[in-house]
Amino acid sequence: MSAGHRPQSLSTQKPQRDREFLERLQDYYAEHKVIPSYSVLAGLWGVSAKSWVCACVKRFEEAGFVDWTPDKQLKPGKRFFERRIADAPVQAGQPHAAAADSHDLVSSLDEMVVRHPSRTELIRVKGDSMIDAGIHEGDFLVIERQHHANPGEVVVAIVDNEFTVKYLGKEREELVLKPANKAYPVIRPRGRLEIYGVMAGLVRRVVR
Amino acid sequence: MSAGHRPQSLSTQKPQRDREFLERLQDYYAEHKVIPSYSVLAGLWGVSAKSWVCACVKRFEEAGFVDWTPDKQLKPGKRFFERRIADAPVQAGQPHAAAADSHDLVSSLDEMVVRHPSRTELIRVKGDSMIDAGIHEGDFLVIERQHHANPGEVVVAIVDNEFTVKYLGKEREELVLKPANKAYPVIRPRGRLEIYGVMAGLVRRVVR
DNA sequence: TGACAGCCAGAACGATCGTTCTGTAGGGTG
DNA sequence: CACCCTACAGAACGATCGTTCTGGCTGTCA
Repeated sequence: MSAGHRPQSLSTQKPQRDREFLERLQDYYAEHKVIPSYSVLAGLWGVSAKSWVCACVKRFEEAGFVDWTPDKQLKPGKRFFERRIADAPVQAGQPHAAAADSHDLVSSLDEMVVRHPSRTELIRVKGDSMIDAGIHEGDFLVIERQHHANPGEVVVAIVDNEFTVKYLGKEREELVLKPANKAYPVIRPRGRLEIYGVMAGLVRRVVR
Repeated sequence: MSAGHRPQSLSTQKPQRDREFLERLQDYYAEHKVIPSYSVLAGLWGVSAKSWVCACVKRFEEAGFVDWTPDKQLKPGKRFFERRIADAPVQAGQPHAAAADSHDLVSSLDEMVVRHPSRTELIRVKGDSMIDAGIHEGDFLVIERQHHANPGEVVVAIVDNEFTVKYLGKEREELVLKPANKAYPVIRPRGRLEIYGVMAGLVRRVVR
């Protein structure tokens, strides 16, 4: 993006169907994880002129939605994955439109939650021993693999050859595993406590 | 993948550098979000023959790491983004290695949780009115925007010009909003209940 | 020592790419 | 009515694409 440009909103003062075009491109990308060629895009958009696609892409580029690799290949831009974070109070009358402007933005959920991809894994939570920490059965725990952790962190430890998710606690210089559910006892391992990883996030999918 | 093939592990009995090649491709993709052309790939891999790239890609395809769009464009395959889901009991002695084989796999967190990108938003949760549903303050709620919902679903509604997250309930043919916290009352809206979206997932990041 | 397989280089091919240029149909404005 | 502007269509261009084929080099094993 050249200097002097402020990012365009794309919803105003732009060719009317650009927003729709962009959404179709985003949905295509969500399905295939690739930017299609201009001719495919034309089909996707229901137009039959690559020249028009070319022009649209240039507008998207100015707005920051697409970009180019060092090898001149079209790729998603910084704003391509942005998803609105709605947390502002809405104004009466036109709640949606008003909300749209006061939104924060985040790129991808992956980026939100995984910092070191190569060390990151998911664990599917079993049981309800951590339910008071908002960790439910079936949730996916995002963990970073490491063998040490600090008291107070949620850790994945290996106890009796099974993964177990607990708070790491400290009692008289001894590390213990504390559940977040009064129905469960504190685990005081004899010998060394084997830590598999530390909780870095949580993902829950709602089946619909 | 053609019938009769079992997925290859790629770490065994394949050309030795294939694993390294794949990782470089994955890193490139992580940076640019696009699959590069064969000539760019050749440069990336330090080889100078597109024919070799072509052969490697075919091996990756057999192993399920890359795939093709309906328009014959190369794209990431099912296993391209795979991240291990650890939920199997581990064997004594070599827990990590043993775990690695019994893992399930998932592609990206985005894909897990967002089905229709253009209709999906995030909302940052305020308050503890849904705490018994495992929805805590500061969590990000993944919502699909729509104006109707079924009783029992978690919805984001607009009440007094603010977003509120509640269970959608039904009392005597009237829609109501039920919190998941006994300290809060059921909300019985007068007039029409304005629904902003439906919960499709939840993402929590742990600050460390 | 010879045979052979694995790994890669390089050239050549038609197909498809992205860009540019010109053309046109329709709506708004005076 | 003449005029302009927007929103596309369509053809043409060189560049680059992915594929195939041939061929050389380097081990390995009998």
